[in-house]
Order: sequence, then structure tokens, then C-alpha cells
Amino acid sequence: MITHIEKRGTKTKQRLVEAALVLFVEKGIAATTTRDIAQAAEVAEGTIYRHFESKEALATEIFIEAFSPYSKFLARVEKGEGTLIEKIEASASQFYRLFDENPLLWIYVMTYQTGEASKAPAGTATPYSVLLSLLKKAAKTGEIKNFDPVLGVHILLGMIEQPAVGVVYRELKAPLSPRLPDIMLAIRRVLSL
Amino acid sequence: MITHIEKRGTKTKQRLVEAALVLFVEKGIAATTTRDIAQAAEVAEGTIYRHFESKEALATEIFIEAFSPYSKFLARVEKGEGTLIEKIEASASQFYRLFDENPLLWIYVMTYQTGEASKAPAGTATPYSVLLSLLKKAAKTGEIKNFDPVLGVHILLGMIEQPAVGVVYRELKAPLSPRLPDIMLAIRRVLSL
Amino acid sequence: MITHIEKRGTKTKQRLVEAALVLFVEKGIAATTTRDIAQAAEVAEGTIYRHFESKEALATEIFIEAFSPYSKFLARVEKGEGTLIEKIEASASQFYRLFDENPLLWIYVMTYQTGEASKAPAGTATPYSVLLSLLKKAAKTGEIKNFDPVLGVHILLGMIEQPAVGVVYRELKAPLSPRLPDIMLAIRRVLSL
Amino acid sequence: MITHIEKRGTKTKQRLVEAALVLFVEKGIAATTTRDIAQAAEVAEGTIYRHFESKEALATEIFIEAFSPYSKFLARVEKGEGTLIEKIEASASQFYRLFDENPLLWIYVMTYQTGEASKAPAGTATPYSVLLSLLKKAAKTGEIKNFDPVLGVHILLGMIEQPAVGVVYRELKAPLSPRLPDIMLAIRRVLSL
DNA sequence: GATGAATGAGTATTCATTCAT
DNA sequence: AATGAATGAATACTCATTCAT
Repeated sequence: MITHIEKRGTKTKQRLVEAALVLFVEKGIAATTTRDIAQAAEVAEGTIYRHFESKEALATEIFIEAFSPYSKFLARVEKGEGTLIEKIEASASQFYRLFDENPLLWIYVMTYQTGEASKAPAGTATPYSVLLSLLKKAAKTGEIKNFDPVLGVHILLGMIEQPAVGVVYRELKAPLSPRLPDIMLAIRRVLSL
Repeated sequence: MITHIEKRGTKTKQRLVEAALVLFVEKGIAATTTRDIAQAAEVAEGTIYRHFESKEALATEIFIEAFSPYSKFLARVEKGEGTLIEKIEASASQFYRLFDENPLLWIYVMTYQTGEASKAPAGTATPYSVLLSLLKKAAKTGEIKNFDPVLGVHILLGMIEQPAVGVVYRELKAPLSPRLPDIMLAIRRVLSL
Repeated sequence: MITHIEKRGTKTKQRLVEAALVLFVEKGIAATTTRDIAQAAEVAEGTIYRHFESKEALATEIFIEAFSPYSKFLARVEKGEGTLIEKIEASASQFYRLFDENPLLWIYVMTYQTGEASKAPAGTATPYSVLLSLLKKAAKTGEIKNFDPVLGVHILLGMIEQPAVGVVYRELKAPLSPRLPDIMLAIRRVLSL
Repeated sequence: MITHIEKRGTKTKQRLVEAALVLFVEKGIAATTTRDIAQAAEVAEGTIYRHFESKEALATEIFIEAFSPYSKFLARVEKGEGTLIEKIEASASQFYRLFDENPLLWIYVMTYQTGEASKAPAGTATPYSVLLSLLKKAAKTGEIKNFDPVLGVHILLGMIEQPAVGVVYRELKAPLSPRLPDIMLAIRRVLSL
């Protein structure tokens, strides 16, 4: 059957991505071999190269595939209507929603981003870039005061992202979304809003 | 001449550690080759093995050497006198002091710790373990209220550690210690203290 | 063409075994490098590891492959019908037959056996174990007299195996099988049979 | 004290030889590292090179030191007075005497001799060369009959040397010298003398 | 004589990638 | 699309040997 063959192909790629993701998070990209990936996905090693140009390309594709929709979401939030705190909440809420759907993927995204620095094309909206622009604007309008925006961004980023690390290391129970109100409360206090 | 007296052996080991540290942070342990290290330290590859049992042992030694004194410091803080906020400030202050002395080393310690999970012997005091015990005690005495201590720990950890990441990626200017008052203010607000 | 059909994989493994055998006998296992083997077999060094887990595994497989059928043969002789001298003759005759087919292989087996002691699983029939059991039984039935069986076994083993060494060092002309009658005559004299 | 220093040197060389001998027999020359030897002899690795030009030279010296007096003994026996059987007995007797003094050394000599072929200078009297010349002469004088001398030599060599192997593998109890009469009886029977 | 740090060539083994089937 | 044998460059690590002290 034709559809069977079609699906086989699609499925194979999906299996490769899923297998690779687990391994990349577990042992890091460099320490994961193509053999590991092929075995976990139950395909031949050569098959990886039917779907991806290289191991690196596979790693990058997983990152981009996840990050780029979120980046677009962040760009929309930045340009949209709303107060500072509403925009921060929208960003964090979406991050936790995505994280809860696939925690492994987002831990991968978080470490990939810092580990390999900015493999994301320059100009892409990142949590850092968007938060920074929001805080700077709010400082200008007097919405917040007495704060170095760059320091503020890092404090906020830490508050939002570190709980995700907690979930992966089983210190915090999934899902993360229900924690949003508590975290937002803390953020509001920090910003005195 | 004074410099003439320095032992060759000690110097070589020190050069290896310094070269490895830079490379480990830059590209990760797995992606750093013994050849890289030897070239950077300007010694023969074989020389690495006169001072360390393996590349892994070198990586572990760098971590332990840095982390274990800080861990002992944390343990002393935990058992010592003082309010919650004083203890948090003491821990963070010491961390920033050490970080400012050698930012690379402490970025390495932070990533090594999470990357390879708990290569630190079980029972060792970590920022997470100490903060958790402090918050739990404070919750019991009513010093703080309405907070899941585990979530609280991750929020605080994020607030303290993320600025260090900012320094390494050149978003925040070193040194970090002068930022302590601002960060402690934010923490006090979060804890409503 | 018929030769076209031969599987590449099988051939490669066979070429590796043959190349390794020559080198192992010539210079010993330890002194033979994987590079030597690969060059002699005209394959890449990495190819060795597609067929064998390690150099040691290759060495062991060659030994087992040759020795284990002979060991089974010895076990059958031991349990079968016949006089002492008939059984000794059967064992020696089979050894010489195999030796004449591939002298190198059997020199390898002889040295491997003693060199690495008993890599052969315990309980395997060896020339020593079988001859010893035969001599002990014959001593009990009175078939032979006045002899320490253990000393006797070593004398007989030396008589049977040392001529094979002579062939390899070109002191005796191959094949060895035609020498069997003379050697058996000597053995009969020693045993006074 | 002067003599103390002198003896220290001599002792060091002796300790090196003894340590190396054990290791060479245990694991083979190639598989024995200079580090192994230095550790076993409790000296620094560099010290080996005060006493020997190379690891190979050390291995060769051990062999020559043991073998060459025996070789001279064999040459004297060959040229001396006596019947065939007396000369064989003298050779074997001396071999067993030396073997009993230091079994390890003589196992080493036996394997070194065959392993590295003829590192002994050409023209040196070896058990093989002497036995061959004796048997050939005896065949000419009619002392023995109906025998290919080369085959005969290998049979006799096997009968004499294999028991030594038995001792090393703990199948036969040391010392070997008391076995000489039984072995000579067997040899006499083989030669019909 | 003795040391032990240092070397550099070499070792077994791994691995991302290719390619004929 | 998929396979898996083959590759060759690279890897962590070893080792006999040297040499300043």
C-alpha cells in the first residue's frame, strides 16, 4: 500500500527525532553517537542520512523546529498590546504550556541555546531580547523604576526558567503551568507592580 | 632568581588545568580533545597522563577543587547563626566573590553540576540542598508564608545564578559583587521580608 | 561469473582471520598491531571492529574455532571403544591430519593454549586431560605398569607435539602424517606395548 | 660506606633482572611494560636504562646469561668421551639441575629460544644441534638403526623438555631431577638401547 | 647511580559518514 | 527509503626512552 510506505518514511524521521532528543538531553550532543541514535530508533545507521545531512543538522533541526514558533510568538507579544506584566505573563505562560507538552524538548532547547551560543539566526526574538526590550520601554515610561534593565532581565529569566530545570531533575512535580500564578506573584513583587 | 625556583611539575599541572578549563567551558568536556588541551597548555599529550588519570579525572578534579570549599562554606552557613535573609545573603555574596575571582571556573562548576548531575558525593551541601533546608525551616517558624519551599528554592536559585550567566555572555559587566544589593532587594521582595 | 556471487562480508572476515593468523604466529599476539592486520588483509583498520569486538576477541576466535572441534574429537575418543594404544593413535593421527591441512593454525593453537593458559572453558577436553585419563585407566587395569601417569602424559605429549614444532621451523619436512608410524612405534616402546 | 654503594648498584641490577623475569614469563616480553618492571623492582623507570640499553637488551641479557653456560656445557658433552646414551643423560641431567635451581628462568629460556627464533648467535650449541649431531654419528656407527635422526631429535627433545612445562603448570611436582631415571628409561626404550 | 617529569611516536578503538545493493 | 559493510580520520590513552637534576 502506498500510504503505508509514505507513513513509514515520516514515521522513521519522527522516530529518529524522538530517539535523538532523549539521548541528546541525557548525555549531550557530542557524547551521543549516531550508533546510539540508530539503535534507539531501531533503524540502520545509514538511514539517519536519508533524513538529515549530519548529526549536527539533526541537532539543529530539533532546536529550530521547537524554538522558532516560540520565537515568533515572542515577537508577536513584544509588538502587541498590553502592560509589561501582561506581556511577561503571556510569554511565561506559553513557555510553560509548551514545556508541559514536552519537557525534554524544552530542556534541550534551553541548554542548546546557551551551549552552542546563538545558532539561532541573528535578529531572532529570544526570551532575553524580548524581555530586555520590554523592560527598557517600561523604564522609559516610568512603569518601573530604579533598575538596571539588563540585570532585571537576568533576574526574571532565572525566575521563569529555573523551575523548569527543577521539574526535569524531579525536584518539582510536572506540570509546570499551575505554578504560573505563584511565579507571577513573585515577579510582580520584584517589579513592585 | 625567584621565578627559577618554581617547580616545573606544579606549573605543568597548573597550566593543564587552566587550559582545560577554558576549553571545557568553550566547547564542553566531550568536545574537547586531549590534543586540544595539550596544545593549549604547550605540553605533549602524554604529559596529561602524568598528572591526571584520564580526561574525565581532570574534569572532575577541576570541579571538586572549586566546588568542595564552597560546599563546606555552605554547610557552615546552614548550621550557623542568623536570619533566613542573612544566610541567603552570605551564600550569594560568597558565590559572587568567588565568581568574580574566576568567572570561567564558576560557570564551569555550574554547568558541570547539572550536566553530570551529582558527581559530587551524596550528602555534600549544594546550593539547592542548603536553600531548601533554610526555606523549610523558615516556613515552619512562620518567617515566610504561603510558599511551596521547593518552588521557592528554584526561584531564588534562578535569581542568584542567572546573572552569572549574563556576565559570561557579556550582557552584564563584571564584577558581579556590586550587584548583590540589588539582587538581595529583589529577593527580599519575593520573600516579603 | 561465479566468483562474483561470493559475499563481500564473509570474505573480509576470512581475510582478516588469515592475515591475523600469520602475524600472530610470526610475532606474537601482543606484538601484532591492528594496523599490521588491516594492512595485511587490505582493509581499513576500522573494518576489524565490524567483525570482531577487539584484537583479543579475534585472537580468541581463531583459537576456539580450531581447537573446539578437535576438543570434541578428543572427548569422543576418550569415551569410545578401543585399547589405550589405539586411542593414542587416533588422537595423534587426527592432530597430524589437521596440522598438515594448516600447520600455522595449529602452531598457533599450541602456543595460544600454553601462553594464555586455559582460555578454553574449564571442562573442555584437552590433549593433556584426555591422555591423563587414558593413562590412569590403563594403569588401573594393569595395561601399563610402573609409571607415574602424570609424568607419562608429559613424555607422550612431548613426543607427539614436538615434531610439529620441527616442521614449522623447517627442520622436518611437511607433511607430518607419514611420520605417524615411526612416532607410534616409539610410543609403543615407551609404554612397553 | 663505599661497599654499600657498590652493592646497591649490583643489587639494583639483580632486582631488575628478577622482576623482569617473573613478568616476562607471566605475560610475555611484549606485554610487559618498563613501568611494570620498575614497579616490581621498586626503582624509577629511568633506572632501567642505567643498567640496560633497552627493554629488549634486558630480555636478551637474561636469556644469554642463562643459556650460554649451558650451551658451553653442551659443546663439551658433544666433544667428550662416552656413549650416546651417556651423553644424552649428561645433557638432560644438567638441564634438570639448572631447571630445579630456577624453573622460571628456564621456562623463559625455552620460550625465548623458540619465540624469537635464533637470537642466540649462529654456531652456538643448542640442545637441538647437539642432539642432532650425536644421533647422526650414532646412526653412522650403527649404534642405533632405522631412524630418521631429525625426527628422532624432536621426539627426544619433546620427552626431555615437556616435563619441565608440566612442572611450571603445576601438573608435575618440582624438583625435576628425581624424574631423570624414569625419563632416561623411556629414552633408552625408544632408542632400543 | 638514581630519579621522575616529559616526550612523541604509536596503540587499540570509535565514529560520522559514504555507497553499493 | 532503507540497509549495513566499509572507510579513514580522529580519539583517549600507553609506552619505551631521554634528560636535567
